[in-house]
Amino acid sequence: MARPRAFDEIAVLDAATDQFWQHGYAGTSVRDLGRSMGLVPASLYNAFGDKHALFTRCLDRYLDRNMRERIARLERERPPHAAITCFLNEIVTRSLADPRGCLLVNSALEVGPHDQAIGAVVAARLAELEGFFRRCVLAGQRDGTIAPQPSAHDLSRLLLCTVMGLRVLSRARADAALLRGAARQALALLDPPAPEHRA
Amino acid sequence: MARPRAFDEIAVLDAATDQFWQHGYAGTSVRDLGRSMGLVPASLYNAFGDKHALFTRCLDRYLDRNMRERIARLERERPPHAAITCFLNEIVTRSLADPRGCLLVNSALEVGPHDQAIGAVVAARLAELEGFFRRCVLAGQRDGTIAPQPSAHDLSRLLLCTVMGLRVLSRARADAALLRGAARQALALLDPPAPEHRA
DNA sequence: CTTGTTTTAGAGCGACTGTTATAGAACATC
DNA sequence: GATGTTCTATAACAGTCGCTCTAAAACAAG
Repeated sequence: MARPRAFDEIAVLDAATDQFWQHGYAGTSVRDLGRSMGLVPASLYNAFGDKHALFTRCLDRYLDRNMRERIARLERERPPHAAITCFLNEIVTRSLADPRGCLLVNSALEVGPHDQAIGAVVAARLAELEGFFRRCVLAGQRDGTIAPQPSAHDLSRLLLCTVMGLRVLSRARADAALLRGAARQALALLDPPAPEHRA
Repeated sequence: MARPRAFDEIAVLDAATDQFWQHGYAGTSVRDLGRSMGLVPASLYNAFGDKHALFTRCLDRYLDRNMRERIARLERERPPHAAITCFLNEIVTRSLADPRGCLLVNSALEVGPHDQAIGAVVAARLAELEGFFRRCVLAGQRDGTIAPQPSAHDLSRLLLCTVMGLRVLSRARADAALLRGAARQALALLDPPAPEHRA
């Protein structure tokens, strides 16, 4: 019974995500959202509650489709050292190709500090990413592909920090040499010290 | 001739900077600014032009008083290796003590991407910071206090990236172990490989 | 004191914000 | 086809936004 929806929920969520991603939370008005989603404001409120709830759904969806997908894929298909390498390289490649940066990092600075609920989501996802790095480092140190010397805790912390830094730098100065150089140097920490060619 | 100003320009600029720093550019209204500066909107516009111009002045002032001051002080008073170490440690300490983070990094994500003028300022200051790191690394490699192996370019890029990352992480998860661990691992790259205790 | 210039103070501009009330259109069920 | 329920559309709500108008107040110079 009742009149059916005239829109595809997934499609309009993608449109909303793109708006938030491109213009930020405060920079996106409900009318902007309605226009890009092809929805009249009343329908938007009827379907998603309010702007904040819509943003939360967009952010969750984004994280599932991007960060978590990437972590799961790399951890499944690659050995530990390669998983870390690929992760950073993918971040660099995407950062250079997409001027919107990362919705998680953007939100971490724009809305997280002023919004407890979003802040908690952000913190949790960062912890998830740190966990991915730590698992990889530990596994790599076990199988000898990652240098045993640095603490796995500190190394995974620096890797997380590097990802954040890359995302910020790419939005301020989308310079391939800068991003690739920083990533290369972070990855250098994984490798055992080069054998010294001592006579 | 003419009526003199009833406010101290430096003091009201500090108040405005604090508002922008705490609530962001979009999150700070002209009325908020007026209230915290003790100025009526008309006086604010008469003295500083408009909100955007006021923000630019605040950002410039902030950068002179924080980033540039720190760079100049450390480069003057410390040898290269220590200058880098102190810089990162100061960033960590400040990040843990001040929940507002860094106005430059906040602006790099919030306003830089949507505002060409601010974006240019941000990019220029990041280049300045990268230059500081590069000078320190080169000097340290010359005097033997920094490992000669990593490329000075890539190392300074990673150091810049690390500072950005620390600033983001501190706003999302103000965890001393996380920040100190990441900084420690970044600084480990400076040191020559530990002498292997080979029998 | 008068003149000239600048800063104040407060009200108010039109545009936009997030959100909702009201009315009508579209469907499933009886 | 009538009924009940959910949807869509238009208009509008009160509030805030950045900004400016008008007029009074405060000083320096003549």
